[in-house]
Amino acid sequence: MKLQLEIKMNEALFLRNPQSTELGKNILKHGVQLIYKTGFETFTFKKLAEDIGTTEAGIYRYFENKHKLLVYLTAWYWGWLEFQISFHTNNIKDPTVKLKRIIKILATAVEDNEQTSYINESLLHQIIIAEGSKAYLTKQVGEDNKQQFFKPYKDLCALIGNFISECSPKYKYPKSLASTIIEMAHFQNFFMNNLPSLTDFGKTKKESEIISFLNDLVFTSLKKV
Amino acid sequence: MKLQLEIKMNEALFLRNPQSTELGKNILKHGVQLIYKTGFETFTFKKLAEDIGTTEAGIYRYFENKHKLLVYLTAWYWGWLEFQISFHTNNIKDPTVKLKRIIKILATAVEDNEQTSYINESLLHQIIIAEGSKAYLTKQVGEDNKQQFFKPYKDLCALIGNFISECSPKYKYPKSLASTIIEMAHFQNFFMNNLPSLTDFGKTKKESEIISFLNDLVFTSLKKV
DNA sequence: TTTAAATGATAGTAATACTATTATAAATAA
DNA sequence: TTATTTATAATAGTATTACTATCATTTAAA
Repeated sequence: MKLQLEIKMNEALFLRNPQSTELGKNILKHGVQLIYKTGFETFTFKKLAEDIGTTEAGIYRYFENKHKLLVYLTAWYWGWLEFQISFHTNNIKDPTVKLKRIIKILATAVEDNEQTSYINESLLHQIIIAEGSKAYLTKQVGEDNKQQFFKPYKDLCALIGNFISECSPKYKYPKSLASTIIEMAHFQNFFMNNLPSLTDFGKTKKESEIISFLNDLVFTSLKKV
Repeated sequence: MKLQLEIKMNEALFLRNPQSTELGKNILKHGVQLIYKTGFETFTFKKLAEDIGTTEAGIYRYFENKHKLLVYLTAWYWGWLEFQISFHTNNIKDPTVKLKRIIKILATAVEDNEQTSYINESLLHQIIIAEGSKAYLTKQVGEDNKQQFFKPYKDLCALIGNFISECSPKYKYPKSLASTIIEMAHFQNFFMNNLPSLTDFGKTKKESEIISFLNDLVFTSLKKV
């Protein structure tokens, strides 16, 4: 049995559900590939249409504009990641072990043996690292937030924050520490590969070192209390 | 005596030095105002030209494109901030006290009583919070880095990393902790004001809480060693 | 089999991101 | 002081981007 994971997406993110049609799935699939390849700034719906073999107008029937597509992809990613986390930390009772596992998942490049869907999670992970913050670093962040576009991200953050509180009920900044871990799992990776002098991992460029750094950061903060 | 601070900028960032002429200074001044007001995505040289009362072509004589202007402004900001830090932590010997002071400077909104120059540092600080990462989150980051565009940022990070090492010579991640502090001083501020559930400061929205969080994060990490 | 839904093909517009040219004004050097 | 460089203004023009609109055709559902 091959099961297809379909993540339920906020309807306000699209005009027509891309997960429901072939063209829609192609938009997601090739969209991920093209954003990964060219970067979000130079990515256009015209180029995407050419890639897929459809027309620009065809893509506009699914997404209002490329910002919405980016927000869609990030929301999809965070939803998918929360599923990955709950899957891989199921049965674990000790919140410390659980947190460690989460940090590892956050900071580890996704292998693409998965083939869960038309979305290449490995490429998407790279997109989130390099472009993810652009989803909310805009003037419309308030509007977008009102429409719940960032709910998957906030849910994940809340989840991690809760494990932090379980570990150390007296720790005063569980949510901020959670968002710090999430952001830094990505930023340290970007820095390591692109601006290595901003990190201590420039020589080896190993994810395992980012994981060690984050573990150190989190567990010294929590043990103290 | 009123002294005008002129920050020496990387020549590859501009076509004509904006600090050397009236129009150039106006581009910086109104550029900051307009990016602050409209956000970087909707900011254009045409609108800026209208604001200043000059022409689009006039602005292109100074900056190749708006990305270069953003990189210029971020580089200016980090250079300026390093000056602020060395000014305000001069004479302090204790590296712990020094670090605390730095964290405070990083996380505190700039007051604009300064009027050091044609650049409104207070608005620029807000721009860096919301748009700063876009300076390096691009496909050209490698190219830009080769041209030393991020040197002021990296210098500041190295400076803070050194103080961290002074505090705790055995701590293994001084640079990563430094970049984490810098990024989080800004991100936690952005989150607090725009996506408050990602932080623990949503109710009060006080910078002082971000400072406490960062102090806790840093000094538990360092005391342990 | 009828009807609705999705797609393809084509066209068109306003704004963006530039480049080029020429005239004029202001600053500097001879 | 005049000659000359330098900076700016005014204008024009192009390719690309970011859309919207229309209508014919194919595909799928009732």
